[in-house]
Amino acid sequence: MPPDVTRIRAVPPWQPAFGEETPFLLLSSEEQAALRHLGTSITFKTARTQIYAHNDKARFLYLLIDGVIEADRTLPKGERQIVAFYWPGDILGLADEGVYVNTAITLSPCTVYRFPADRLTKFLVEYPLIQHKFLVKAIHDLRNTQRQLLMMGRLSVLRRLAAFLLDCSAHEGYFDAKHRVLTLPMTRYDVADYIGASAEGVTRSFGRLEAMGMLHRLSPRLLELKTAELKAFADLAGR
Amino acid sequence: MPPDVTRIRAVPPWQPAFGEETPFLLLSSEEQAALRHLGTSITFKTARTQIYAHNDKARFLYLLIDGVIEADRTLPKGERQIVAFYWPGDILGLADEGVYVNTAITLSPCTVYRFPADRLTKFLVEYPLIQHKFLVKAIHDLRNTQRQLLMMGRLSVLRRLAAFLLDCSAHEGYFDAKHRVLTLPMTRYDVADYIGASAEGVTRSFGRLEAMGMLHRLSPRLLELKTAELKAFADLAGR
DNA sequence: CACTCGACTTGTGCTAGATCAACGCTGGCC
DNA sequence: GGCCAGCGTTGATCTAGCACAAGTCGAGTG
Repeated sequence: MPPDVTRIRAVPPWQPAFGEETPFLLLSSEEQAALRHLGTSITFKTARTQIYAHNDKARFLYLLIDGVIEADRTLPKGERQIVAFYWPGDILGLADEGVYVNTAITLSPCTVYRFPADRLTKFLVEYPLIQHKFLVKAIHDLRNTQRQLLMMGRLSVLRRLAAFLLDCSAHEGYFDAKHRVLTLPMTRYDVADYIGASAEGVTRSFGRLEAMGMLHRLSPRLLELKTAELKAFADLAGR
Repeated sequence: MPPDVTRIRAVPPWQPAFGEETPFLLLSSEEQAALRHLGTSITFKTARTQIYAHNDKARFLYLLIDGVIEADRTLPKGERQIVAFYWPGDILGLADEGVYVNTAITLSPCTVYRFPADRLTKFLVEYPLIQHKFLVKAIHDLRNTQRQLLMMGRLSVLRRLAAFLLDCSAHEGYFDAKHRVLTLPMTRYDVADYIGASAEGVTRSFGRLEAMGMLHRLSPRLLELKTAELKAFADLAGR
């Protein structure tokens, strides 16, 4: 049975890119079939597998079905910055000027749905409502990245980490809302390269947050979160 | 005579969002007319005029014709982060979940073209090729923001400033390529809030860059740039 | 079961850059 | 023409968080 390619996560329910009304567009069954027909399901069995690299020709667009993926950019001098983590339902592989602008690597075994870019482009022009969803998704990603920028520029490492953990806790399947336990799929180094800190700094910040009673480390990757306290501390005004 | 609303700056010539071929879409004259018909031209006579604010209902989308605009997000505790500067040809006012997510303020007298969001949404669905351009534009903005993120997370203030000046120098009308003279439309504080530094830090960095022979300050806002040297120093691997 | 390698933690300087505090300059305004 | 407010610069101080170094822990492997 093919994975459900109609569940593109963004702002559920779907919102218009501009304007106030909420059409809540849903794909018709023909549209669903057409879209599913366009791509193929692919599985990456191991973590740290590269899906595509910076400057590769962007021949595919990916929809992440299961697993977690990171996308990074690296400077000639070696500095790595993770620009996004992708969770199930996310789209990755958007290109600029025909090439990928970052490198995508799995952080766990992953299943993706892969669309040939040329066929997808044609498809989107034929189905403007679906294209609109892609537009909304892109805008939403843009907003998230701007928010990340705000955090990087103006928040301490401690608050950035708190905000990051809250972001992670928004993803079902990795956060057990009942027991408030978060399963981190990435290493300290990955977190560091995302929030713009050193790995040591991340560890120390975990320690400080724990000392402040805002979380409890069951194991390095298993965290019991006090979400309310973290939220008050990170203080990003309604995210 | 109405301003030219067909000159949406992004990646000229227009590229597909994914895939390799380059259709170089151009608006037909009917499309141009239809688009122009949709909006009205507005002029803001003074700098520091607010165009829209964070959390306002996103009723309009703007195309900047002339002038420079900044978009910022501010945290409850007062930290301001400028997430983008908009130059002539840029689109601003993309919304998420029906509201603006940042505040836009003019930095100089500005002329914009304003589109009612609801009508524009309908229009885009009717003209999928134009919508595609918007999608490409959004993706391009996303990339730029990710690049900014990379700089914030991994570069020194000095290199961030160098990279920022190079970005500014890409905008005709503010950079005299002949004499390599850049006219900065924003204050030290604005630059600081964009590159994630303090205003004093920005001044000091200007001083250091000048001492390194990478630029010459004709006046605080008038800079003679040694672009090649700056590029080598910022070193962002082909941007 | 020992070995290994990567993930994680902890300790110790050290510096980039923030913060605080003046102060000169300039351009709009009465 | 003088006043004032915001911009720009400079100096002194202080600290968050980086770099380096070393040690622990745990899971996969021969």
